[in-house]
Amino acid sequence: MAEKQRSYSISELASEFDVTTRSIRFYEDQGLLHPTRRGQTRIYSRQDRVRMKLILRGKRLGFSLAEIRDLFSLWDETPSGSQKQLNLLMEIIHQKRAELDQQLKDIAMVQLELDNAERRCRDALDELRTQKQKAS
Amino acid sequence: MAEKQRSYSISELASEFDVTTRSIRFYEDQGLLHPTRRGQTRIYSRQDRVRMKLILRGKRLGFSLAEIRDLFSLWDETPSGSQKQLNLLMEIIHQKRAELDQQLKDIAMVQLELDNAERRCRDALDELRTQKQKAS
DNA sequence: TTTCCGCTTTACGTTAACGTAAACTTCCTC
DNA sequence: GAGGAAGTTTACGTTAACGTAAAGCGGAAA
Repeated sequence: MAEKQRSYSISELASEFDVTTRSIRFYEDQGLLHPTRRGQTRIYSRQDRVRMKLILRGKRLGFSLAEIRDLFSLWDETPSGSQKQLNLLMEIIHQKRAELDQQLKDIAMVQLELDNAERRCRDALDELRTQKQKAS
Repeated sequence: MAEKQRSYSISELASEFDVTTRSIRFYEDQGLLHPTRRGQTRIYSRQDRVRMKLILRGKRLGFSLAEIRDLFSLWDETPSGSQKQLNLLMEIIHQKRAELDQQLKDIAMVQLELDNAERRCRDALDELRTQKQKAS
């Protein structure tokens, strides 16, 4: 059962996710990615690719790279710390969950406002059409 | 029927929303707020207060101040433009709605990951407790 | 061999969203 | 009328997240 260890070059990842290579190297600099090397050249694994997805997802939610890095250590740190550490982790998890809940509420509100704006916009368009009708 | 036109000072708003006065003046600079003046001093209306809420909500969703300003003009521009303008507005509205939908998906994914992390964390805590039990 | 392509490092530049400090008015109050 | 509290303008500083340019390395193709 040979593992199909597909790997990626930096420009492959860049074009797939539509970011620059500069960004990808920057993420590594910030401790978000840890590609291996063949000589000087960076080699990205499937795991790194998954990381990229997660990074971009975090960014779309307005998280900073530092926060995303913290979430990563939450994620892959096999929880083997002291009880104090573990409780701290639980704390952070609940904190993040609260942020997401707030965002859900915010999104709902903005959606309502968009509904409203769209309705008024549609009304204005209808108004224009009926005026055109009268003119003909 | 005297309108109860409550007004606010800059520091009142600042403490209520837990931002600095510098930020509030900056938002004005960027065209997000338009307080009236008594002499030099800024006077904020209830409408301005509502604006503040919307600004912070937008920020929590990761919008830039420029985007928020655009949403504002979407919002209070009585849709009285040309048909071309109105169609453009509809376009922008749908664009923003798509962004929000994407965020909803992203939030759902991150929530799953948090669930996962919390479970592993809880398991590790249980593990610690049972070990303590054995030791006693 | 040269030349080009993709990758690398190094390093300075840029934008957004404020922070922070200085110097000044206004109004109250002691 | 001296001081303090709260407001103002002006302006330079700061951080995050890259952009951009310069200079160099290694392989392959002409």
